[in-house]
Amino acid sequence: MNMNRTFTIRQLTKEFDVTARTLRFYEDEGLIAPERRGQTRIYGGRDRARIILILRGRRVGFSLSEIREILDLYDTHHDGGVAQTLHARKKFEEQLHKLERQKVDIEESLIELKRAITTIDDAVAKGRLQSSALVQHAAE
Amino acid sequence: MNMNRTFTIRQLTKEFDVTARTLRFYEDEGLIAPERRGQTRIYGGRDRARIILILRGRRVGFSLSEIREILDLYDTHHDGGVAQTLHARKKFEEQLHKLERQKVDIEESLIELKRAITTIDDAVAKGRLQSSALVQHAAE
DNA sequence: AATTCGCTTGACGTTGACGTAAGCTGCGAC
DNA sequence: GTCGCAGCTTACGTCAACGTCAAGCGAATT
Repeated sequence: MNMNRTFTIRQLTKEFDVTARTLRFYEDEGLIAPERRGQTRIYGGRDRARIILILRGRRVGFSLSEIREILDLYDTHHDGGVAQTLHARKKFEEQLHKLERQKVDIEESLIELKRAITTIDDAVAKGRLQSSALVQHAAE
Repeated sequence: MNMNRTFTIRQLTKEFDVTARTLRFYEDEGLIAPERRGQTRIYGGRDRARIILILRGRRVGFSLSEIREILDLYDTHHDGGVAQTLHARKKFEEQLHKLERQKVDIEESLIELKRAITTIDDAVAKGRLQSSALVQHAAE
């Protein structure tokens, strides 16, 4: 697509709901590397793609150093040597297993939460809660 | 089951691979409340169950205050009043949605990781990597 | 020309989740 | 008795991930 579009820092902060401070921090940490027009940062499609990965990584609980590792892997397993590539493969698998573990955790949590909710709903259905209370709650 | 079994702090640190400091910290934060025999903490089945929830919450990226909230909900929707119970239901649903979003994130990440790995494997299959390198890697 | 606006670079502050070190208390083994 | 654990408390230290000023620059508006 339009991989050579560019973005200002403000556009990206609004699109992804992060502060400018955060994006500059990620740059300091070497996670992204926008170009400059004079002094102003000018983000490319590649930067944007990396930000998406960073934020998703954050949401699933990865630390920034873990995220940096993954981003580096995407970079180096193309242009790196043989050893680099095989090392990357190993690291990718590690991340894979970690995420699968997390997926199990989440599914267990989901089951428990659903059970808790139906427990409450059953109590409601059995009339242990007056309708007046329900109405009051619905109107909040 | 044997819900009235008791545990020492050491047993739990080994079972769950956390430090004693961590368990005491969780107690300070009001997440668990072991009894005392003299000065020594003596954990019950309820505490153990809570620790399991705490650690799972941690792994899926919840903060301790979020975890505390959930634990409190499990407590209060039983013995609390009507308003408490309905409030609990709402909170449970919020957690539910958050986790479902996370599950989507994880599944997307899994797809990308698998794609990255097969990309590497394809390169290997096409002979771009010498077998000597493969052997060397396998022997590490 | 002066103000405003958006962006910039330091540099120090903050919060969460513990780590760590010091010093105390039983308590079973020797 | 005393040695060595295991556990306890108190309190300061640390690290990550930003937040929050402070002070300045460049272009555009008034």
